[in-house]
Amino acid sequence: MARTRAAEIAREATRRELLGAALEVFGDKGYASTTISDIVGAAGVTQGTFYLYFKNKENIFSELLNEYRTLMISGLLNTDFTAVKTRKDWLKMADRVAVFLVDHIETHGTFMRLFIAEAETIGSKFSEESYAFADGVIQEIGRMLSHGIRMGLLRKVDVETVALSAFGALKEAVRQSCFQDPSIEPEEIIPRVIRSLARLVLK
Amino acid sequence: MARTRAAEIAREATRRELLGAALEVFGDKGYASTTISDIVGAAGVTQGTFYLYFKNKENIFSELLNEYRTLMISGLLNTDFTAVKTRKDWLKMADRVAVFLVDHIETHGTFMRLFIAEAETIGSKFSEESYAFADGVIQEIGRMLSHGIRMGLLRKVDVETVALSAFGALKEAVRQSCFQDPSIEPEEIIPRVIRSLARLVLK
Amino acid sequence: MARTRAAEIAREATRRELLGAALEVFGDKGYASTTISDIVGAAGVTQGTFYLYFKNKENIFSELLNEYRTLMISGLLNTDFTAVKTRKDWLKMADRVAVFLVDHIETHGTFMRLFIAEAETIGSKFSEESYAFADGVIQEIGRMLSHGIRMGLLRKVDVETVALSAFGALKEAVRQSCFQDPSIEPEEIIPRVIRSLARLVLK
Amino acid sequence: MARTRAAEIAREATRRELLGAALEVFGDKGYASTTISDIVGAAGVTQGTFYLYFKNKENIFSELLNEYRTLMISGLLNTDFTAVKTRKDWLKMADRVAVFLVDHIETHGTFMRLFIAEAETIGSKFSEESYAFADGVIQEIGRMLSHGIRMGLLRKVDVETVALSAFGALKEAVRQSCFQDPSIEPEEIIPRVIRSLARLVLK
DNA sequence: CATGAATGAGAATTCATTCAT
DNA sequence: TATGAATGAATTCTCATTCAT
Repeated sequence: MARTRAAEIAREATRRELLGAALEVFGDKGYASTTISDIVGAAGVTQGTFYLYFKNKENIFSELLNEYRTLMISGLLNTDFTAVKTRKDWLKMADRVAVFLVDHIETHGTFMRLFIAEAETIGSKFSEESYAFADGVIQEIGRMLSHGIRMGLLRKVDVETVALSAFGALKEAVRQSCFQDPSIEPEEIIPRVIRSLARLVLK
Repeated sequence: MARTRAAEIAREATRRELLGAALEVFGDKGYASTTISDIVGAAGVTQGTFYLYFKNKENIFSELLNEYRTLMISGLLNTDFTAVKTRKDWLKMADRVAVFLVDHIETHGTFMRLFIAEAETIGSKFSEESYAFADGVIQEIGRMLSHGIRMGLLRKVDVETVALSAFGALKEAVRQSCFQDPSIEPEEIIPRVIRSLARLVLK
Repeated sequence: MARTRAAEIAREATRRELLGAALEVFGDKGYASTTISDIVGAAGVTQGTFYLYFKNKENIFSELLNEYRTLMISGLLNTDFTAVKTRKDWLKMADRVAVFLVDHIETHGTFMRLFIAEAETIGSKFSEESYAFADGVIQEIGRMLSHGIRMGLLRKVDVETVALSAFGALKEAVRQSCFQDPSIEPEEIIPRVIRSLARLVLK
Repeated sequence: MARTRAAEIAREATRRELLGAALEVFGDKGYASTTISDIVGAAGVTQGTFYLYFKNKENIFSELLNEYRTLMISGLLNTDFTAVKTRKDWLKMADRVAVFLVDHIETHGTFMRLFIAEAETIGSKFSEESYAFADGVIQEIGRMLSHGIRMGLLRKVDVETVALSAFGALKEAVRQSCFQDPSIEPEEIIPRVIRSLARLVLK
């Protein structure tokens, strides 16, 4: 009985070990090229153990994505844009978003990379999930813009396309600074891009 | 030494057959999930034949990308923005670009999809090539913006970030309309996005 | 040394639980496809526990067969054919055997099925046991026939082959009505087969 | 072109090699315990080759059964019982059937064994096929009996149950002489069983 | 040039069994 | 006595690649 407690802890520890190892390896080699053997190797357990915790590669990846989504969404919801009343507020909020994003990249960069990569991968089993997430973010940006317009701060832009554009712009900035060119630092480019966009829509 | 003319033509025909089949299958199942067997099956030849023309999967994919890059670059170079002198010219050019892009998607959508997908795929052997291409396009957009600013038509934006943003925005629009949501038509969303962006930077 | 009474009872209970679960699962999926995990799952205990009671799958199956053999033999010995003196006695005895068999199928059908299946399975570790059992039954039938002939009730048949045939006939009837065709009821076909055979050998 | 012919022959040879090896190994270890590795080892090819010819173990076994069924049925249809007019004819036919069966066992004993074993195996994917075959044989025996009764040669037995019994009897005789007791020769027991049965039903 | 049979190196998955608690 | 996490060997199946014809 007391045994159960210890076993539960051990179980959870192994599970975290596997998830951590999977995140690392997926981030390194990508979903398709990663093998179960890679994951268990990195986690320091044997093949059989993997199947005590996850049904297959798809399953462990799915769990990783879920975890990230929860994390990201709760982070985004913290941005309260309803308090934005002046041009200064708007620019400040843009800066706050930039800081959040840069921070986020530092702590959850690998997650982010996986998310973006799978969204783009042809035939991926996870595109649906990734799409839904992207749509959520775009709508949030749209709400920010609509609020700014209502407040008389912003130009009367086509909210839908501008929100979509902003999302694409951010993704591209993240991609360039994180995945592509190691000489471009996220903390340098992300705030610049966000400020650029924030100013473009300002009256 | 001198191969007969007929043989050369036959050889080229088989090669095209294989490239065409590969484009189709890659576009359908993605690079990673596509097997040589899929390709030769679609091309109507046998396994052995494949290796008479290409070293391996990586090789044939590389050739496809090269072909597309040539095509795309020659298309872009047609856009002569030096003639842009007035606000009207600028907006007209934006529309022309939109038309080109929509057209391009229709004729080379599969190519485009592969290109974008591989650029994003972690561990892809083709990221370098895709990155170089993206950089080329971003720089071209940057030149357009610089020209517009020099002409006194556009706001004095941070050219680098705005070019990057515009590229990201377009990619996102393409992604949504072509790969993700079948209810969104490229010919509807692409022009809207481009016009939005074009107007945002206008004085 | 002296295990407490309570512990002994608990031990026996778990053992019965496992045997019962094993019978059920074996009857359902067959010996080869049944896993230890299936058995402990059905018994509501854990993997480790299994090995406290049985050496392996072979061992628990063997114990099941032993149990059944004891049961079946004691049932068969109840049939006292020495009292058979007239044609009527003979037919009555046949009916009694039929009733016993139908009854037996109802209560121990799963056992029976396993027994028959393993006897037929190539490479089974239990064929010896099953064969011995079959031989016992055939000899018992042979004794019945010999008695009938001695009494002048039956035709002078080749006892050995007819006994073997009768056994085969019964097995086939059981197989058809229990394992194969759910529309054939044992209580309908078994008595008919037995009566047919009983009459065929009668003078 | 001429190549195709040679390839076709090679292909067929390998296929036969695999089927032959499979029959041998299945007959030796039984369906469940046989691995693909066993089969390819016996056939002298590699694992991959197996999958060029058969989808999986189930598939190759199925093909074996089909082949046997064809063989067996064509053999049985040769027995023309309509010519049976006298008691002597009837007994002669019984002898002919016995000879056929003994012969059949010699040449196709392994097939037979597999067929019988799978019919009895719980959860077998081939029970349906085996059942259908058994039913076919039982009906054929039934037709023989009906004919004999119509001719006035046989007692008015319950044809259905006697046919079923005869089938069971034969199966048991085959089982004992072929699979179980190596001291019992099929050519000794099979004719005896058949003659016993043939006489029992005679008027 | 083209064929297509064969290879063999992995990858995924299952499962009996052990062992520390 | 019971637990259940962990093991690792065994098995199925896939696929890029080679090579004799």
